[in-house]
Amino acid sequence: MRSNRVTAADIARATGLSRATVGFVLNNTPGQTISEATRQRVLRVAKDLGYHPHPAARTLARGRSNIVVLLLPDWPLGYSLGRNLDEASQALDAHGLTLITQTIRPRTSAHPLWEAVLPDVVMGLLAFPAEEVRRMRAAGVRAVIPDGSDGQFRVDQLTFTDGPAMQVEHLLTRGAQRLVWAQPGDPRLASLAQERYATARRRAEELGHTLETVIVGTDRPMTEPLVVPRAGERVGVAAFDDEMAARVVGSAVRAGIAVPDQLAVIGHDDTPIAALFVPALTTVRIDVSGLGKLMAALAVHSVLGNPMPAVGPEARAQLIVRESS
Amino acid sequence: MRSNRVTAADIARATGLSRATVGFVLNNTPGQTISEATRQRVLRVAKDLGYHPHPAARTLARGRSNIVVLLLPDWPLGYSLGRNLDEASQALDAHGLTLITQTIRPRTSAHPLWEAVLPDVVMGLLAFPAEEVRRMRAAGVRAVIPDGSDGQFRVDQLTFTDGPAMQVEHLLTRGAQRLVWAQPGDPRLASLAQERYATARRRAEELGHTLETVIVGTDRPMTEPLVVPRAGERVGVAAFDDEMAARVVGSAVRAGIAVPDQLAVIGHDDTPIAALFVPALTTVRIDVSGLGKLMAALAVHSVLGNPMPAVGPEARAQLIVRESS
DNA sequence: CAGATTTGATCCCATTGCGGC
DNA sequence: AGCCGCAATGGGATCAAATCT
Repeated sequence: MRSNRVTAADIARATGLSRATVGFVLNNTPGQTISEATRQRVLRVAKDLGYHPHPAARTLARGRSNIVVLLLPDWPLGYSLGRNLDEASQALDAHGLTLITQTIRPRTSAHPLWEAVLPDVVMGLLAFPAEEVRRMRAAGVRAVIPDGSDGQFRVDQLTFTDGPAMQVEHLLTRGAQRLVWAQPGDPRLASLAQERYATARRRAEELGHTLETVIVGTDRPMTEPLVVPRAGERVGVAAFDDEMAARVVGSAVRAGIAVPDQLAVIGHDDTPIAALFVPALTTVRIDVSGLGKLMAALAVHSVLGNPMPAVGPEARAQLIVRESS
Repeated sequence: MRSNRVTAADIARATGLSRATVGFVLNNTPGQTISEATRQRVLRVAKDLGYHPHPAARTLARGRSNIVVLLLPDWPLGYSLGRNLDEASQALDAHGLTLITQTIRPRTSAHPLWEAVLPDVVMGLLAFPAEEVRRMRAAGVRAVIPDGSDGQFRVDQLTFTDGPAMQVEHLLTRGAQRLVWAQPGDPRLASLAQERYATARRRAEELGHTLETVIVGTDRPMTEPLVVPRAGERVGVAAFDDEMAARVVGSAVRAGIAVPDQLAVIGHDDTPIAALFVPALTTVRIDVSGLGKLMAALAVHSVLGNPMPAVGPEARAQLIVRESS
């Protein structure tokens, strides 16, 4: 049962020093004065022995795991977010924190991750249900972001709401007489889709238009057009994302409907498919440069109590006009 | 600094029992007989107090973290793999193990995850470099799968090699006179692409053909055809993946090249884009049913010493013929 | 004297307050 | 003042042994 793991005690033994001194050197403990000779000796022996501090022991002693868990929804996450995660991971690492991401799928994860690793912070892109926040806290998680408290930062609001309004504006600029929203049938996307739809609809109504809805199922054959313009009518379709847009455009092209003259379509997310498609899809790119850094800063702030830097994600929706509108 | 965390000692105090007894009840320790009354009392109090065992303390005491880390390459991972991960996660959970996945991106991750959480097992889809295996072991990771030892299971071999051979065979069946391989320019995909290419080339040569290569850059404008058939010639393109296929097909269509008559293209992975594209892309679907269960079984085996069940991933490449070939 | 119950004592390993030389 | 050691702490797992029927 005895493991062959090298512990700080082994180093103490090998150097003839106490565990405490070894600890001070290894942690660069402030407020301690260690002679350079001793310091070097400890570091040398630690290296020779191949010492690795035991994370669990450290966590226990410090009362902090230095782990940050980021819970991601089961969405098709764009390229931009991927880069932001890298950014966040790097920024956290610089403070000795480790980022662990987990994708939350509907009926998966019997045992929540935060009970298995006890992170200092659990972050998410959407607000957590109050009940879940309570459970995390009860399990010992110190900070939950966002935690639903008043005035709290909500990533989703910054990130995902400008786009649909831009879609609607763009379609009207292009002379659309009828507006249709292409909604995904996938229930996993329901909540996000609702938010986007609401934004699009609000903007449409502000501009004196109504917004019809068509549900785009995944199983439906592509041979049948999803949206059919009446004779001489210009229809504009705002799609939940590029895949929905591709389905609308694809089915229209096959049915001989002229895109974009009869049917103008705009997608969302600027996924690779948008640029590749024939005709290339007009879309909205959400650029959240700085989101990763902001998330990292929030986490560092709540763990180490660092002052919150005035970073902010510059979430901006950008119109990418191509051939489908 | 006193934390308000509820510990087993609190339960002992509240029930008037010893920490040991409390521990036996909470862990269902085998070989211990606890009176039903005591057991109920402990469980009741634990619940009332909102007791949550401290994972780090548990890990320290047991010498095992019950965490399994799965390192994923930065590939576009298919739908199938996503489901397999769920499957693996569930299966591990049933044994009290927690799965943490991390995507390894080139120059990310300054501090390796396995040093921050000290998993019992680190798994990967590809063989790890020997040096890395050594480092993991040195950090205290008990098992690495695959670890490069002789006869070891290698997921990648099972998963990713049949497809390219099928692509080549299919194109020849379709009457291709010249064979071209569409290679991604993205360096992240280089190693995987090399493997696929080698397989395709081998098969082509076995069948008495040569395999040219065209590199598909992401930045290249879609207005210029990537592959141009000579007059009266039938060219077959085997693409690394569906995105490459889409680029080849898209640029050809815009240039007025007839697909599939002059240029037949087949992709790989059966990503959503393949079905959506106009013309719909012929592709290869890799189905690895059971992979998740196998990974879980391997991990459970190496952590708990359970006998290895005779599960195996039934990795099979399946041809999905659509319009592009 | 069993057998059923329960407990004291140690260990896991790093961190850190207090104190000694 | 400069260097360093003792000992307690964090929370749970577990073995040997005591106590109760």
